Amino acid sequence: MPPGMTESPNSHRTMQVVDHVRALIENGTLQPGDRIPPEREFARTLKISRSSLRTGIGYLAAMGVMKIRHGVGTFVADGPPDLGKGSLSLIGALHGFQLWQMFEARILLECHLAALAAERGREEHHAAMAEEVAEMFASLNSPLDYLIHDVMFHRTIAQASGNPILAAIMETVTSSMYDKRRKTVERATDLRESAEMHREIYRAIRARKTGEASKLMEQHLRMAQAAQGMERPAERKAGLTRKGRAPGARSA
Amino acid sequence: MPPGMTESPNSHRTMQVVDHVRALIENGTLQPGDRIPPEREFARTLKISRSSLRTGIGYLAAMGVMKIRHGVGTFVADGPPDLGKGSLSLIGALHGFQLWQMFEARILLECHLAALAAERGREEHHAAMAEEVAEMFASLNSPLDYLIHDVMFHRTIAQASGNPILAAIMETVTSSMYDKRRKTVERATDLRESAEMHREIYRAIRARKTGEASKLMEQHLRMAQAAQGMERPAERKAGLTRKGRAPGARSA
DNA sequence: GAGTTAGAGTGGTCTGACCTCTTGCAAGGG
DNA sequence: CCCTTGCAAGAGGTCAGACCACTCTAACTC
Repeated sequence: MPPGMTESPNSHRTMQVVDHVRALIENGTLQPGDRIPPEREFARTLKISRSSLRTGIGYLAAMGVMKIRHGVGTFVADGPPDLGKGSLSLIGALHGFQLWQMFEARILLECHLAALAAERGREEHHAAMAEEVAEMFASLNSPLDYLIHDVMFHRTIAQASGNPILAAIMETVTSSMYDKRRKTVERATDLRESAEMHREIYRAIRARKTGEASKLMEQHLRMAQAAQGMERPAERKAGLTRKGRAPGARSA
Repeated sequence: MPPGMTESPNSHRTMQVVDHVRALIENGTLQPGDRIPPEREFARTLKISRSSLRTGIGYLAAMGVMKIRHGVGTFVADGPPDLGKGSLSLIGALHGFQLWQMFEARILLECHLAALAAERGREEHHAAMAEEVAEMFASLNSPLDYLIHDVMFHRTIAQASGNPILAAIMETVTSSMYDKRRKTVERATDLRESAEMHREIYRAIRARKTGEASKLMEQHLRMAQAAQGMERPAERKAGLTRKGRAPGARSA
């Protein structure tokens, strides 16, 4: 109502940058792995200050859309999708997420992922899984190495599922538990048993036995949960409910 | 140097801020809804420049941990957990997520959520669900209002599940489909049928029939998927365009 | 030829000034 | 008395330019 109103340059420079980049990505100009122009140049192009541009880029980097490398340049993320992997632990601390809730989510996701992998996995995935299982058996004396291949095995299953969204979600959940697992695995005494369970899961997936893959995965994860000494207090487990998509998992 | 852990204490002012806030949150000094000190003052406290402080805060805001209100202050997020709700669409565009994949994830999550809600839901949740169902029947002539209560109904189920992690994940997935749904619902002709399905789901949950709740939810979502005219295509193309990247680039 | 170093290019940080928005309060008008 | 109006304090947002830190390359030295 008062004078003012001189000009209306879209406020929120940050969002201006985000929207611009979003447009570049959606119209295909920017693809995973591509480098964006240097900050000074890009800022001049968008007619905003370098610091505002940096705010926007930082925002995108925080979301995992861009990857910044000091002294080299800024790139569009090219690895596996990343949904706030680093943030879940913070969010969790904020809202008081419990470990049993993490496992509940993880079990749901990974069991379904295993079933999907059994249904859709291709040769290359089977080969990658076999490779990781072999590495696990070869790392029985080196817990840290074992854990790495353990993670890779589960990640391969996620890839084999053919659903990158579910894979990204699983990655988010599991990565927030990684620190705890590193400590737990140190004093693990039954890596061989663990490795054999992985091998069985692999075999079920390769044989395209969706129900069995899912069931074995659940068994494996519940054991892992117990190993972390974190059973859910005063509650009996609720088995997974299999839906029509894949043949039933007669788990019980 | 291999991908060791975090970096030195002084490097990366951004992470310095993030870690400081993380500590404040984890030790309970900062709780949801709390306000953090003004930028100028906070920067002085941490002995860094205001711009660096702002970079760090922006990072936290992008992760959904903090909420910034221009002219008012910066607060710790207090609403429902938020895992990159806004970012999934960007990540999706980047990695070419398909709509059927979204639905696959959504169906998995919501069916399990419904089952959990049937198992653990309390009176208050049942009341809230009933309320939303009633509102849906009252909004049959107003698609936009209907959609709002539709979303609220599903959100209530997620709350009733007793697992905030799964609820947050569901929120992330569904929110990225919201825009499309707004357009779809406009020309919807069978809102009454939809409302009745919701009522049935509600009844199953209230009766603690886990299997039926899950089954009805799946039925409901598959119908929604069909309504968006997006059945899974025969096969997706697997053309991957890998270009040269910066030297020394590694992928995980 | 192998190792070292200087430079260019890129992101990271600092400073301090000014702009915009929100809010609360106080002065003025009904 | 109550409501409206307007201002000012305080918060975040933007800007500009200088300088620092890191990487990589290429020319230089031994």
